[in-house]
Parts: sequence; C-alpha cells; structure tokens
Amino acid sequence: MGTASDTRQRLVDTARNLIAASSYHAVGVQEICGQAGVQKGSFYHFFNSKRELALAAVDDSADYFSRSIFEHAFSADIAPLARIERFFTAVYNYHQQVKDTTGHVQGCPFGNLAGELGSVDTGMRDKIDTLFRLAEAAIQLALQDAIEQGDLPRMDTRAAARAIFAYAEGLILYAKTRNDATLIRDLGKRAIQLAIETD
Amino acid sequence: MGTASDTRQRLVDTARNLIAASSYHAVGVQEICGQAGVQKGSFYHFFNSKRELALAAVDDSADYFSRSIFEHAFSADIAPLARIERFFTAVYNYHQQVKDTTGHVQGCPFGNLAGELGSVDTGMRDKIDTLFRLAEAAIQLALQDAIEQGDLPRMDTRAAARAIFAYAEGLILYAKTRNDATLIRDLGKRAIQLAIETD
DNA sequence: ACTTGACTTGACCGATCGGTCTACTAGACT
DNA sequence: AGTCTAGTAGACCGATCGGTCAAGTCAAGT
Repeated sequence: MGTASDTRQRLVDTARNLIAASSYHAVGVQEICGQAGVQKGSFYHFFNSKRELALAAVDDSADYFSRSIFEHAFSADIAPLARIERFFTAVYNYHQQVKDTTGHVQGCPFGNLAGELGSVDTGMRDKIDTLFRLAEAAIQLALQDAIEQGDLPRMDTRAAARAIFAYAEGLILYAKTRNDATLIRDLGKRAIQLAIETD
Repeated sequence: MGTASDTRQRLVDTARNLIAASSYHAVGVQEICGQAGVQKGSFYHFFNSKRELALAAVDDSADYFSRSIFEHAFSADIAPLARIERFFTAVYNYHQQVKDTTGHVQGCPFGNLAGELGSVDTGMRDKIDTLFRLAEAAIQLALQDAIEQGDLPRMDTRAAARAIFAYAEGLILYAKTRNDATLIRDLGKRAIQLAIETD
C-alpha cells in the first residue's frame, strides 16, 4: 500500500519553513494548511495537534542537517581537525544561503525552538537536547581522533566538544541578531581554541 | 506632577517575567494585565501595542542586567582578565538562581527574543543588537587592559570580544536545552582561550 | 469653584486561534 | 459487486487574540 499522497510531508516541509522563518507560536495551523494546500481535516488526520507536527518537523530538520552538514563535515576520511573547520564553514554556508534567499539570517531552527519553548515544553526541549548531544558526540570523536594522531594534546574531549558546540550555537544566534552570517565563518576559526584546557 | 501610579512599571515587570518564562507570542495582553492587576484600557493608555510594551520590557531588562551584572563584573578596579571570569560566574549565578526559583533555566531574555523575533521584527532585532554591542564593548575594554598590563599578547580585541560574547550566549542557550546552569560556570572558564589568534 | 488632563474601568470589536465533526471520495481487497 | 479504509473536504466550535472606545474618577493648577 504505502502512503499514496505526499500530504503529510508537505505539511512537515511547510511547518519547517514557516517556523524557521518566524517562530512556533507565530505560525498558525491555518497558515500551515493554506501554504501546504491542505485542508484542516487532513491536517488532523495526520497529526493530533500542532505540537505534534512541530515535533515531526524537528525530526525532519534533524534528518536534513544530519545528511547535509554532519555526514559531510564529520566523514572519517577527513583529517580530524579539518572536520571541525568544515563543520563551521558548512554552518556558515547554510546560513548565508538562507540569508541570500530570505534576506534574513534565520538562526538555528533547533536553537530558536529551544529558546522559545524550552521552559514550557519539556518534551520539545528533550528532543532538541538529544539532537545537540549527537552533534556533540561527532565533535568529540573528531577531537579524540586528533589526539590519537598527535594533532592535539590529551584533554577532556567531552567538555571540549560541548564548548565547541555551544560556541557554534552562540555564533549562529549572534549572526542572527547582526543579520550577518559571515560572523560564523570568521569567528568560527577560533573554535578549536576552546579545546585547550584552562585550570 | 510626575507619575503618580506604578501601573506602567507593573506592566513592564510582569511582561519581563512572563515573556522570559515562555515567549513573546505565547504571552497575551490579557494575561499580562491580569497578573499585573491592570485593566485593558490602562494598558493601552501607557502603550500603543503589545510590541511597544515588549520593547520597553527589553529596555528595562537591559538596565537590570547592566546594573546587576555588568557594572559588577566589569568594574575598572578589577584585574582585566578577572573581569571576564567574573562575568561568566555572574551569568552562571543569575541563571542558577532563576532555575532554583522556577525550575527552569530560562535562557538569555535577549537571546530568546532575538531567536523568536529577529527575522520578523527588525526593530526588536536592532535593539538587541545594540545591547549585545554594549556587552561586546565591555569585554573588548577588558581585553585591551589585559594587553596593556601584559596579561595577553597583542591581538584583534574586537574580534576576540565578539567571540567571547557569542560563546557566552551559546553557553546560556546550551544550558537551557540541558536545563543545567552549571555548564555556564564550568565551560565558561574556557572563554579566554577564544582570545588567542588563529591564522 | 472650575477646568484640565492623566489615569482607570470594563464592555465591546472583528479576527484568528487550535481543534472537532460529519460527509464524501477513491483506490485496494475479498 | 461489495466492503473497507486511508485520505479529503470544509463547515463549525468555544476561546482567545490584539486592540478600541465611551464613560468615568481624581488630583493638581488656576
């Protein structure tokens, strides 16, 4: 049988775009349906609530970024430290392209949602937390490989990976408030400095 | 004459709290009025719109943080590098205290708003941008003083200050998604590493 | 005593919110 | 041919949204 129609996916895609362009609460079910060319009844056939669609949209976004950024940047055949550099430039490229298209640096879709809903919807927060941990793990692996290859001194790779990822999120938010994606590219070069221990 | 009543300030305070606890769009004028003990009509006597109140609330929050964190951390009689350390611990203290009170790390009120509204309300975005630049300037001054005192090598202090502030925002958002403020304290120690040039 | 104007009150507005419900269509299975 | 079910359609719901408005209170200025 399989799913005959692409209605569900159209809803997810539209929600992804609209929420990224503004915010969860600013986008209505009506607007999503309208832009997706779907009727209210169909919406609630596929999703029990707006929140459920948002959760699905986050999953979908996670898949997208995993494929388009993470698999590309953190491929094992790249030198470990170069992976982290690639990650930041890939993030820059993405946000620059969004700005070219929409006129605005929209920021990290996950970070934005975490900021908006994190204190109110713990389910959403936990989901984003899980995604962030995956990113953190990829960075940590790169750091471990770098140490093994003698490119970095021994260190607490978990803390360093956390610092680097938090820095990435901070740069993205900073780029959004400046509406200038190049900050990610320029300042991202300093990320590896965060791996140095300070006691 | 002066302002006889504290109605306006009650509205601002309430808006500050409610928006920080959830988000701009999630809080209604009705809710703000109810919690502040103010009638709809009075609200629109002091503010032309909900947005205008939010802008006033941001200004008010900026004053608060300027007094409670910035003046404390960036006082000129403290050793330059110690100022940056103090800044991060002050930020940690604040978010830990919010968590103790509310159960949630609420994140940076400015960063949250920038994430929610930055692509939609450029006036709000510019206001937050201005605030961020002030913070950046305080950090930059500390770095310059540190260089003069020989605590740091010569460097591009503006870029370094931007990196450090973005890192702070990133840590706060990260702490919110983990609901764990201690990340700010622990990882904040690495901030000064971002001042090191990478070419 | 009277005016002025800041401030308060609360009913009211159209629009939109998230969500429900019933009726219908169309393709697959028996 | 008949049944079943996933999906579509769109009217409808109460609640709430941001915002308006006319009527009033009250203290200061003259």
